[in-house]
Amino acid sequence: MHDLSYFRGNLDAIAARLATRGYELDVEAFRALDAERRAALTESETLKAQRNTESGEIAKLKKAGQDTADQQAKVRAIGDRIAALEEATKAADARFYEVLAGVPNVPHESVPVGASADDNVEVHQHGTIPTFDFSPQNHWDIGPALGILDFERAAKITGARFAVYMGLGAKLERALINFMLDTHTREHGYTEVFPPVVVNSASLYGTGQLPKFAADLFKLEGTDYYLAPTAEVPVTNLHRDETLEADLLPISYCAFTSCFRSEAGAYGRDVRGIIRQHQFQKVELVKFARPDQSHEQLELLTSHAESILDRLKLPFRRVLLCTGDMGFSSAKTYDLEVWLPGQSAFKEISSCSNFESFQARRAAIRCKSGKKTEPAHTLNGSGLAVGRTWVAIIENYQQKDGSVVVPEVLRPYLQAEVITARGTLR
RNA sequence: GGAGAGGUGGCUGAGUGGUCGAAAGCAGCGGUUUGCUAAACCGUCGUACUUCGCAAGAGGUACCGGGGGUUCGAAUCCCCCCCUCUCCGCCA
Repeated sequence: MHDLSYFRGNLDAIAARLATRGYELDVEAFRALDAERRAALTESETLKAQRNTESGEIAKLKKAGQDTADQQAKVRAIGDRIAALEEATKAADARFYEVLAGVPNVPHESVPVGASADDNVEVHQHGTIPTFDFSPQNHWDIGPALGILDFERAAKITGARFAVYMGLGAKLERALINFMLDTHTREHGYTEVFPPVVVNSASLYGTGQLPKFAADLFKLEGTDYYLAPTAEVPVTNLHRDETLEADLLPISYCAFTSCFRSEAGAYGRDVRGIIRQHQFQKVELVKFARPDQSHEQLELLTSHAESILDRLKLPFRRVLLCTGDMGFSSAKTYDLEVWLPGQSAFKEISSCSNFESFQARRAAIRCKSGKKTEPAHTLNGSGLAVGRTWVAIIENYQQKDGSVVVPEVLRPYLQAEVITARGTLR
C-alpha cells in the first residue's frame, strides 16, 4: 500500500516508474476516483459535523427544561440525508482503495529497467560448476533409485505435487533445516521463531498476499484461516499494529516452517521432481529496519542466505531482478540461483526482498524515534528453500555409482558421509 | 464441548445515554530548578482520513475487540461474531 498523500503528490513520476514494471496506472482515472471519493467524504462529513453540533444544542436545551421536539425532527432529517449519502460515500471509498491496494510497489532507483527475467542482471557467481565423467542424473531419478524419495506413495496419500522423503532423504531434509537455523542464529544474529502455519486473512492482507493473490492460497473451509504460503506471513505479522523503538532496529528473525501453495497457474511447470510442490519446507529470514538502514540490511540478509550455499559448497549466482520481474510488494529483490547439473541450469533457491514501507503501511508496523513515528521497513528472504537445497545436494554431489556424497558441514547432522541405496533405511 | 468473567489510549485503569477522544497514575517527549548515578515542579503527549494554508499550524470526521441496530445523540442500551481469562470435560 502506498502512502496516499505522497502517491497523490507524485502521481506522474510514480506512474512512469510503475510502467517500467509493466503496470499501467491510469492517472486520469485515478485522479477522478480520488476527487469523487473526497467530494463524497467532504459532503457527508460536513453533515455529520452539523448533526453533532445540533445534537449538542438539544442536550443543552433539555438540561434547561425546554421542549426539543422541533430540533429533534430537524436533526433526524439531517440523519436521513447522511444515511442516503453514506452508501455512495462507502462505495466511492471502496472503489478507490481497491484500486490503490492493487498498485504494486515502486522499484528502488538501483533496480534495472527490464521487461522479463531475461533482463535481470547477474551480480556475481560463486563456486565452480562441477564436471562429471558420466551423464549427471536428475534428482527425480536419483532420489527414487536410492529409496529416499517417493512420488507414487505421496500421490496415494495426497495427490500430485507432493512427495515423501524416506530414510536418509528425510534425515537430509532435517539436517538442512537444523544447519540453516543454527548458522543464522549462532553466526548471523537472528532470533529463532516457530510460528503457526495457519494464518488469518488480516495477516495475509498485511503482507500483501490478499486481496490480489487469493487463488495461490489454500483456504481452510468454513473459516477465515489459510495455510501460510511462506513464513514471511506469520513472522512479519508478529509486529502488525505495533510501534517499534527505532533504537532496537534492525530486528532479525529466522523461522523454519512448511509452506503451502496451490500453484494455480503453474500447470505444466516443473512437473517432475520436488522443485515445485504444494507443500515445501523453508527457512525464512525476516528483518524489520529503519528506513535509513533497510537497503544495507538487504545486502546483509542476502549475504546470509548466500553463506549457506557457500558452506554447502554449492555453485550459485546472485541476480538483481529487473523492474519487470519483481514481486508485487517488493522495492528491490535479489534472487539466488543454485546450479542444478540435472538440468544444466541455475534455479532459484532464494528470493531476498526489501519491501521498504509497502508492507509496513498495510500492516501498521511503525518505528518511533523521539517524536517521529513513521512506517518501518520490512525485508525477507529464503535462507534457504530446503527442498531445493536438497535437490541441489543430490544433483551436485552425485557419484557415478548412483550414491551421493554428504557435504562436510552436514555430516555431524546426518551422521553419514555418503547416501547409498543400502544405507537409506537407517 | 459446558459454565462464568472480561475486552477502553504505549502500560495500569476510571467511565453504564449528552459538556467523553475519553479521568487518574506510570512510561515517553520538552523545559525549569536543585545537583549527582537521580528527585521535584511546569508543560506536552493516540491513529487514520480530510478541509484551509507556501509553511508553521488551525479546523472537521471516524475510531473505546469487529460488524449491525435503537436514538436528536452511543465507550455507555440491544443483536451477531471474534478474542482473552477462570472452572469443568476431553486430549497430543
